[in-house]
Amino acid sequence: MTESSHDPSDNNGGRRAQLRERNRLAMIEATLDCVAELGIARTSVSTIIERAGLSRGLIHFHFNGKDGLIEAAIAHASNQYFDNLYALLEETGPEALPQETVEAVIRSDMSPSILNGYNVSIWYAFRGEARERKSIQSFSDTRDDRLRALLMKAFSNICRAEKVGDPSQTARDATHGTLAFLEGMWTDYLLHEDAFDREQACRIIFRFLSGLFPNHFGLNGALRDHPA
Amino acid sequence: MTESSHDPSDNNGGRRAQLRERNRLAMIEATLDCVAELGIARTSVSTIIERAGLSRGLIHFHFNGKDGLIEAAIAHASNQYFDNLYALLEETGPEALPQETVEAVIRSDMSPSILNGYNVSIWYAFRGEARERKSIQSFSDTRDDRLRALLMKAFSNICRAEKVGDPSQTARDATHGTLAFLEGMWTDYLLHEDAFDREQACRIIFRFLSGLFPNHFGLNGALRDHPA
DNA sequence: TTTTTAATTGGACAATCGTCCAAATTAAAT
DNA sequence: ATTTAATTTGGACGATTGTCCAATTAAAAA
Repeated sequence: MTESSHDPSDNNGGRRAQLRERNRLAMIEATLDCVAELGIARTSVSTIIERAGLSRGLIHFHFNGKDGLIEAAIAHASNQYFDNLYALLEETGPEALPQETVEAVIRSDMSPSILNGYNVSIWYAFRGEARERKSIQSFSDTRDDRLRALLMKAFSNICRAEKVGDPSQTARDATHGTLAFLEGMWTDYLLHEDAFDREQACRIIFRFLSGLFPNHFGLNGALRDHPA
Repeated sequence: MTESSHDPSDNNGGRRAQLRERNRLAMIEATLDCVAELGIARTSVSTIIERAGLSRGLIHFHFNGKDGLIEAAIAHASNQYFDNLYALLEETGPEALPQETVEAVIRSDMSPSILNGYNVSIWYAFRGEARERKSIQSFSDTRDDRLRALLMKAFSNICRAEKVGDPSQTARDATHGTLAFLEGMWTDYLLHEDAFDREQACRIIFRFLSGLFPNHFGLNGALRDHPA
């Protein structure tokens, strides 16, 4: 029994595993495409495998049925969202001030590579079904929780520097408000994609933050003169 | 030809028309119940008529099929939303200051009779499908437009009284920001119904508005000492 | 090359979907 | 009481749904 496992996750460099993973991904992406284009209600196994150009039975083999595939698709979309977000965040450098981190989060979440018709369609389609399906809700929550932790940490640092009464309460309000704003802007984009103005959206959020932390935020984003 | 029209919308007091309307409404409400409970994807003609306790064919007779029924259900939900909202707004009286109107809009939109699990489920379910169905989107837009007009008028008055640069731009930002906040709070409610705090939600929005119009808004809502 | 095993195919299958209509029911008109 | 017309019923219908599996293909091991 030197080298004879039955777990296909061995041999990960093998041609076999490569093809397997390629098809797996193709089906997930086909699912997301269908959801974005047709909505969840009109997305069927038939439409998915037709777009993927693969065979009906594969969805059972890889995902144990349609529900499993949809769950995998949500996980994929959720991970992609954060991969994109963190990639943009890293442009601010590792030694960024907390207010710069906040600005980066806001500008990233409003940037075309994250806030676009495809992502908005997918996200709202899944949210619409989230209430009934625990598996969907958990990924919706994950996105929310990670973003919240990121902001909470930054605002806590800001509160420590700025003179505010009840710092932990203020940090929570700032986090809650920023998240609500970002969510609301996504909805605004969903309803008025053509008229949406990314700059205006950012400016409005900074207006809120400059009211809370006048030493750390101006109308155009983070202020640098005040140390963390 | 004194009194023999074929339009059933005559005879509106007749027993016939009463029963007809009763069943029509029962089917619409059954549809909304199903959507709230099961989501759109799992809401079928069968589940609807079973809940309504009526017969399969009626949905074709009254609404020309499932799509027509769903459209009527959205219209009904949209109207109910505004009926509730306006009912709450009227409590402020007809001679309210603009900042009081804004406060009333915010508090109403966050009140249990409007922001609750049933309404949130329905609204997000329909929004999730809105992108693909024009008939759905139009009602989503309607709600948005009417709310926007209401706020825009109030903020324009406030801008006239308060000293701000570029009043029309500021009024638009305030309207846009308030709407985004309200939308975001609905999403927050959707994702964290148990932890949601209505008072906190209102306070955060007022914080935003007091930053914009310090003479008209405080952390607890509208200020009265400044005339319209 | 031959054997083994993993991956993929494509259709059969029962269940459910939404549509539609002929028949039954019931209120209103005669 | 009888006729007319509006409303409701409940099932037939073909289309489509998601699941599943026996057969096929192709990579890896022997």
